[in-house]
Amino acid sequence: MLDKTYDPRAIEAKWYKHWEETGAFDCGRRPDAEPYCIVLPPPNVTGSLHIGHALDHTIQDILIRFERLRGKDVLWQPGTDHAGIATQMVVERQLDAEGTNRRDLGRAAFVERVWKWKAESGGTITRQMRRLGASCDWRRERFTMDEGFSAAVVKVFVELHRKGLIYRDKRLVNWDPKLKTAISDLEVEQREVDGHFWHFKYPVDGEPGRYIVVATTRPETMLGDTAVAVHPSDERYQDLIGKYVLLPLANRRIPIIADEHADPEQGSGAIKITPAHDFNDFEVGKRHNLAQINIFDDEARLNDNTPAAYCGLDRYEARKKVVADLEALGLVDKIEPRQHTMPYGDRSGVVIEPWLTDQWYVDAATLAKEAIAAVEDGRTAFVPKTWEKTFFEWMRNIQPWCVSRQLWWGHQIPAWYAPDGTVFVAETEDEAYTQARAKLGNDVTLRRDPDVLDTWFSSALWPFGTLGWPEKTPELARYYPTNVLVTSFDIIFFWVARMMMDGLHFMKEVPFKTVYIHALVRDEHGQKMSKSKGNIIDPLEFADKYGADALRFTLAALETQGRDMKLAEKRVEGYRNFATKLWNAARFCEMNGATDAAGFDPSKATLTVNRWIISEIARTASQVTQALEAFRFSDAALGIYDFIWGTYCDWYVELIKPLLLGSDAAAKQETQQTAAWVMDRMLALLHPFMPFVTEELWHALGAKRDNDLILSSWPTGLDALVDSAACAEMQWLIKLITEIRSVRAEMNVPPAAKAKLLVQGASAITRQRLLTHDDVLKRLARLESVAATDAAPKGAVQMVVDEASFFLPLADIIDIAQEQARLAKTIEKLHAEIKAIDGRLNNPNFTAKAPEAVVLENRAKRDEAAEAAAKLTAALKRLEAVG
RNA sequence: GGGCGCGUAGCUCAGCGGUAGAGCACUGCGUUCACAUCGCAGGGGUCGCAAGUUCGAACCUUGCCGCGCCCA
Repeated sequence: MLDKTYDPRAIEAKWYKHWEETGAFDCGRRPDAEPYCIVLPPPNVTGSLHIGHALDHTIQDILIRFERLRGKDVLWQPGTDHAGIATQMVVERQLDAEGTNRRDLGRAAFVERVWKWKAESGGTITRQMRRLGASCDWRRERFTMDEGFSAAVVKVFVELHRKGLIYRDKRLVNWDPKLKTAISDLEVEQREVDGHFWHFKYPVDGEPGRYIVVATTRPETMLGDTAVAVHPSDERYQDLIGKYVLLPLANRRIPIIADEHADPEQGSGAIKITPAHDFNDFEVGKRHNLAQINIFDDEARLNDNTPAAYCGLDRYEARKKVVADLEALGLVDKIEPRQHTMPYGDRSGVVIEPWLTDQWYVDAATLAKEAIAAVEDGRTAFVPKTWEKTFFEWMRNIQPWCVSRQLWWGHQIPAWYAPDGTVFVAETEDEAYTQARAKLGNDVTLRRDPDVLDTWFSSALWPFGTLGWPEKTPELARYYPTNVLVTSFDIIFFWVARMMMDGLHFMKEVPFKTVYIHALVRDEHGQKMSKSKGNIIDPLEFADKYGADALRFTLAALETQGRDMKLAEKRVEGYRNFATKLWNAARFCEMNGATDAAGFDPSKATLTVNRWIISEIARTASQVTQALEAFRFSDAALGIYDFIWGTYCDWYVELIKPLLLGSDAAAKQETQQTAAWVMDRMLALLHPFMPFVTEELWHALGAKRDNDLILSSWPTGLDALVDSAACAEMQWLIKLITEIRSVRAEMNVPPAAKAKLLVQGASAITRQRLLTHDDVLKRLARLESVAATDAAPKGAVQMVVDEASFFLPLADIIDIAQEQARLAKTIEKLHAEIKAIDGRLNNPNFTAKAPEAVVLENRAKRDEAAEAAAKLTAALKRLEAVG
């Protein structure tokens, strides 16, 4: 017997353990079935589960459980990534607390320390995923730093290098002076800051007393200026182009050049050019062959390319000193307050320096071509489609991808340098030596590149690397290309694009057929959640409070395409109530012997109410199926919700009570079996959303089931069971009951008062229906009797359903004036409707141009309304006669 | 500056050519043998504004107003 209250916690732990232990999540259980595969976007190993993961994983688990129920051989491939910077920072903080640091420890010991950290703390997020019910094949869990995966990463690097798609270059990178590493453009956050615009006067060489004014938000960089640029068509400066200024403080003579980068509208129209410290200036410098003077060291302190007085100063101290020294020379024209954007490192939070270094680059533009083509020709489709634009926009303007990082934690770059600087790229050191000796002789000594690869470089091969590539594994053959990738839009550039590039290059096939881009979960103010803002909602807190099922259902119900979701706790509470509702419906079934549908053939059901509920579950099944196939998660969730609560609980259960309590044994048995059969299908349809409570009920209800719901089957092929006559009949009954209840409530008829229902003008069909449903009608509408009448009784409440008039003779109870008012209001509404429809029907354009069906529908509606109005008007007149 | 998206019931959102829906909140009634984490009934919206297309517009087009995000 089911408990009276439903306690999610005990149930959820029990079933997850059972599924995992019995191998329910394992791929390969159905070798003859169609494969279906999703790779999990690997969460950061340092992370803990936030609400965004909960949404991402819930969607994937819904798809996986749906396809598993449909009989496919599913693989949900899990794992985590090594998160180079984040993980290194975590361990460095620990070392710092211990009063030491990674340099004292040395590289090998440090890396060992990171592995130790990973072993102890790296499993947080995967434990949390289990808590929410993720049905991943954990036997196959991978980590981007695993031995096999690392070998694949190295192989990718070496092969791309061999094909000229990876090369070493000296360019400006985004340098993080705190972490002392290059970072990607995508890891740079542009922030609006309040700063200043300093206007400096640079003396023109050979024209004493003449100055050219340049403005900058970064005065200290003037020490690295190698030109001043003006717009070629700027008339103010025509005579100065080709002349020189004497750069103050640095005491350098630098040219005045003409370049369109200078904006005549901005400031004085002249700008200082610092090619080694600004991305735009770098391009200008290239166009004009300017010197690149690097003035910073790796911590953004001024180096010995600057005058001795500045050497060693931090960039902000240097700024103060430059401004003070120029003031002293009378070369500061003016200082304005100014808002401008500054680049910040998203991990370190410090201002990023464009810095000139040697790094490894991937020729992304070349690799992007095939990825763009694959989306253009539909090999990979974005859902919603609108994200294709974002993908194309970025891919068509893609820059060389800097993949080296000055870190210790990560895949060390497989490149070795000879003393003369020659570089050898190879999968192993031995192979590098073989290459080096062949070229440089036997006594060469090689030094390995100390840098590691960007974490996203390894994530890019996740879809095929996790399946065993470069080995030709059976899994790789079976599950690649994968079916769907589920992720959020902010990772399209970081990851989706790069998987497309690598997948197409190495596998010659797209890594996934569909990319489903889901919403971003925002806080109550619509703000993006982030650690720094401290506005994180903890999904596990909700799971503990309301059950993982309720949280999952909430996320699914709110997941509509094209809009971010604001998550409110009330919603979760409401879906917890839904789980309770289902629980109690199951309890009802249990108490009434409706638990066994074995051998039941729904097409043989005879009772209208049973044929109707079978039709309704059939419709719901196809609705939910279609919604899931189209990635319409909200529609799918709400479709099954409406059926369970609004149809099965609100109506079916109430309608069958007389049958279950009645003396007709055959009717009772058919009803018990139908209720059980429909319940089983409900549980299956709900299972992807609420796996735990459905599995529990599946076992609680079936006498002794030898299979688990998770591996049972999805309701399909039920369309033939739809009986539209039964549906029409039940719709009529529901309408009649609702109408009577509504009128009773409106007329303040006491709930306990049982009324007599009289019917006038009923057709043969209606009379038959009233007979069929006599018991239940009396029960649900709280009637004493139902009988036909020829004449309308005096002092009765009257209503119209289809062709028939119904009366509740309640002269003693009701207030005649109130009933008159009620009728008048209803009649008024009907007249308004008639008038609106007439407006349409009297318009010749409407009848001529609107589709036939629409015109007919309007005519029918008008007739119905007119008939009802006539009957109610007659009723009103009778009341007046009484009054 | 360029791009994307959003303004629908008090709140959170569906609907995207045939005249408005859900959940929550609110009001009234209810301890009927599945469920008060409940039931029954009800109130509440000129669908941001304006013009256009159409027999017909929340829905399509254009402009405007307000808000958000991404890229410079």
